[in-house]
Amino acid sequence: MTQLLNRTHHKPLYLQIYDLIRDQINTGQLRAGDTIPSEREYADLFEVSRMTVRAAVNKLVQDGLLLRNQGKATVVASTTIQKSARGFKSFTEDMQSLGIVPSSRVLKMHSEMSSASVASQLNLKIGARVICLERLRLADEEPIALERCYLPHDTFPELLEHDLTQHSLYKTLEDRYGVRPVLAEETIEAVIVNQEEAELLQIEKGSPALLIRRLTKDARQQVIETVTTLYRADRYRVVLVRSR
Amino acid sequence: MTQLLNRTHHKPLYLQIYDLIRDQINTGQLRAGDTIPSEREYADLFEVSRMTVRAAVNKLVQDGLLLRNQGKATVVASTTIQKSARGFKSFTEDMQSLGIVPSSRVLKMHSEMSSASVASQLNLKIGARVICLERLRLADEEPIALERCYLPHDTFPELLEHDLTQHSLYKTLEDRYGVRPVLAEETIEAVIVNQEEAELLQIEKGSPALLIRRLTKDARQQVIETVTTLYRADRYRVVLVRSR
DNA sequence: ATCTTGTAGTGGTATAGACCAGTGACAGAT
DNA sequence: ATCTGTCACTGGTCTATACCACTACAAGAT
Repeated sequence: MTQLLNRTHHKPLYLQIYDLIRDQINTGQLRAGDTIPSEREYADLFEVSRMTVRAAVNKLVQDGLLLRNQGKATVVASTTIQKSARGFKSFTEDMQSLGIVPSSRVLKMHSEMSSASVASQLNLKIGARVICLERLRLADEEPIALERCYLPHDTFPELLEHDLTQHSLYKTLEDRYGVRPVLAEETIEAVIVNQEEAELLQIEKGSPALLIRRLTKDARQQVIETVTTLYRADRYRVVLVRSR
Repeated sequence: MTQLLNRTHHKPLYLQIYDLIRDQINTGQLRAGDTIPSEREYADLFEVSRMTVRAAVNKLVQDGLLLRNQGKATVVASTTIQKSARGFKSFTEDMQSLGIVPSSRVLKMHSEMSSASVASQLNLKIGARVICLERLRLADEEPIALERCYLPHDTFPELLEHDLTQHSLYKTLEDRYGVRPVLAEETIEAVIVNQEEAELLQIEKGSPALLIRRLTKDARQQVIETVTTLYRADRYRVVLVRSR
């Protein structure tokens, strides 16, 4: 049971502990309502200081996976809270987590000169090359959203050559370019679809839709992409948990 | 400049530091983009350990008020990010934080027998007494949302006697009953308004609107209220920051 | 039986130090 | 003029320890 943690590894100890506990929750070894070992027990077990354990537990509490109770043990939060725990997902991940099979039909995919608005969002000069990717998103083979995404061309030079029909864009960015989206700023609006959008989404013109604009950044606060997605209101809604 | 902190006080030092920095941001002494003093400088200034300063800064980063950059200084986040910092607000707080004057017109306010769906959301038996509060929300004197809220009658017995036209419901709950909402589960949908809703909101029938359902809980996970709000799409949108 | 009071357990706060990992600027080498 | 390495500075991680605040429970007092 010793050597649960890898001390030579570059990965911080508290993150290794975080992953271990998180996995135990995800695999069902720890269930909603269960009390987890005390911080001092974990410290002895992993042979780290209690503060290190606390860092890991803090993160799990932030994620909504654990609930602290002063004087009493820390317990695993209920699953309804977990599901919608903060954090954002790519379309692919989002659908998969709901047990739905995602797919895409690429409508447009090319490199172009950035407009003023796209340039300002991506922190580029007006006219700089950007990759434009327009996809119809399907959930279980049926249209659910229309998505237009812009990325800086210089950052992802050969992206146009990859198959984005089946593969997640985020996964491609991470695997090929080592870029990981960690922060997203979103605005959510309600709109009415026009004729063209209605045809693509296979709904009536004038139907309601959710328009979500997202600006995604990496750990260095560099903008990775700007995305506008139009979701069919009858098939999609946003779920969030907010605390204060 | 000494004795910035009160060490005899019951309030934790890191929270006192958190409040100080937060106030400096709110009052404009620290502006978006400004770099704040380094953690070691703060530690010297306040005569506390660096870890204590870090606890305060961590909380501010979580709130979305500060951005960390390893190797570089920590900076004050842009106001667009701050606004949407995690955490939810009551309608009143929400409008005030945007510099808009909120008001309400109470449409209905009475006690009734709970329906099956309301009862299940509030964790009550079907038919238990609930307070129903329906209000037209105004922003700068113009309609912006239609809100229907249910609360368990037994928990807030005399609530109906308070003036909720001018006062925040959340503030009343906290002041009168010591109940503080800390967690909210929300779902956001896009819909089309019907004739009746259109008239109240002073928009055209068939216009888009955001339908937000919220379940609010206190620190003990007890459900406080369930709210359904219909926002005019032309005057309201949701802004969020999500990280993973 | 019921009430008090330890007491041992939990998480919460705080210390003082250490070393690692990025960043940027400046001095010296080319 | 340009590259390159050093260095001082930032935040990131970690230790070992201490005491406080709250909770639960059991032993003793009533």
